[in-house]
Amino acid sequence: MNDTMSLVDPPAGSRKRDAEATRAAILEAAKAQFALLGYDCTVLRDIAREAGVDVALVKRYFGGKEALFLAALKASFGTDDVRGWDRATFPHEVATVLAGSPHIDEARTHRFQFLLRAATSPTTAPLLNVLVQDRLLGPIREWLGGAGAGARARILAATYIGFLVERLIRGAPLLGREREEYLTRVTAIFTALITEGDEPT
Amino acid sequence: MNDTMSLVDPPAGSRKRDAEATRAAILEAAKAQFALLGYDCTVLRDIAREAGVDVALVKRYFGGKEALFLAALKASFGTDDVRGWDRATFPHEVATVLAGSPHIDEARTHRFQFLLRAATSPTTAPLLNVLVQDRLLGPIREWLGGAGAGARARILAATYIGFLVERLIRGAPLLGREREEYLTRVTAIFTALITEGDEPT
DNA sequence: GACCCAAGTCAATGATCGTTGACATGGCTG
DNA sequence: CAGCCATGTCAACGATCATTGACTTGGGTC
Repeated sequence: MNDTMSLVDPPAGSRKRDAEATRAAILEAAKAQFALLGYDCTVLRDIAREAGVDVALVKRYFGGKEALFLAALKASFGTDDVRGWDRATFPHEVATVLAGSPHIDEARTHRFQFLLRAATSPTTAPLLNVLVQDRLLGPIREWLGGAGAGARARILAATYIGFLVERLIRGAPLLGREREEYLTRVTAIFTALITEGDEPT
Repeated sequence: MNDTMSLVDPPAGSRKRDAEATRAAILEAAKAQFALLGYDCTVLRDIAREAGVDVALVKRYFGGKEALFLAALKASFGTDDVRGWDRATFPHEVATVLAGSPHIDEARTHRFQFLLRAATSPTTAPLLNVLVQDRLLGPIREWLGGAGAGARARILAATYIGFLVERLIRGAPLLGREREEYLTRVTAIFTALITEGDEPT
């Protein structure tokens, strides 16, 4: 933001006294930890350590654990990259990632992972309702367009998360014939969701 | 089990000194609590209270929280009601439940709910691998039969759980046109999964 | 009826973690 | 250079919770 700040953060390792930077560092660490472990298993001290700051600063900058979580949640759902998705390649791409690509497509799965963890913690689940509607389901619905976009958006998000859970449970990566069938089926499901309904009844 | 036990449990409210019964009561309460709140948010004292016993008995009968969780997990996935599912009605039935029936179909969703909560807690996720394979994916695979049953079973379980998460997030029940579209689409997905592949490539 | 073991009760311990407020310090203003 | 405020550090508190071991009680056995 401020162009008077020192160029390339100095030696790294130790920030100079920069409120903006530490706040950002905490938020970034929080996003990662909350998405990885969920609200309840995440420890503020770990976030602080990963951000390279003292725990007490979490309170100073965010007020507390729950407020920090909310901030992280909003930050994760802030940039709506949904518009960037490509209709043509989306289904197969997603299927490939879910089938178990060597590297997880962080950028895309991250917000869904966060959502999953947030939804499955009794503490944080109540906070999601509106946010998800506005920042995720809404954009997806627009991206989909056409008849019944609302329901299709729901189903898209739901299935995506379901496959995420399945991948969490699954130990070994899918191989051979099973992988093929998996790819075909999952691709088909997402393709169907992207295309408008055939018989609007 | 034992036909010499007193008929209809006495006045209820207070069990007589019956190891079997208290053990069973603890296990039942544990199944409910763990499925509802997940491992981390579940408090042993609550389980004990709900079971009408002292907390210390949890240790006596199960050894500890983690062991109790494992027992509850196995108990939940013990009876394989999968065989009882009806191919003809299954897709629409499930879709209706997921769309938001007034009463949750406890019997059917319970084990999936348990699975979801277990999978999304970093503490318990590692315990699932084999169990899910043997007690859930296996039976479903057999129930499905045909080509690519393995992959189809995975997808079935995954989507089911995904819809469960979606229902967790969703506040108000689906209504009108959106509900219709939702029902149609979800039914279609499950129907497709039940029917064998069309082009085995 | 006395005895003994299983079943159940109770209080305390120790660890974890969020939160808090007092204190130190760096860097900019005057 | 002196002073002040924002920034950062530290130690401790208080709550929660699983775990533990000593203690009590019931009921079947000899």
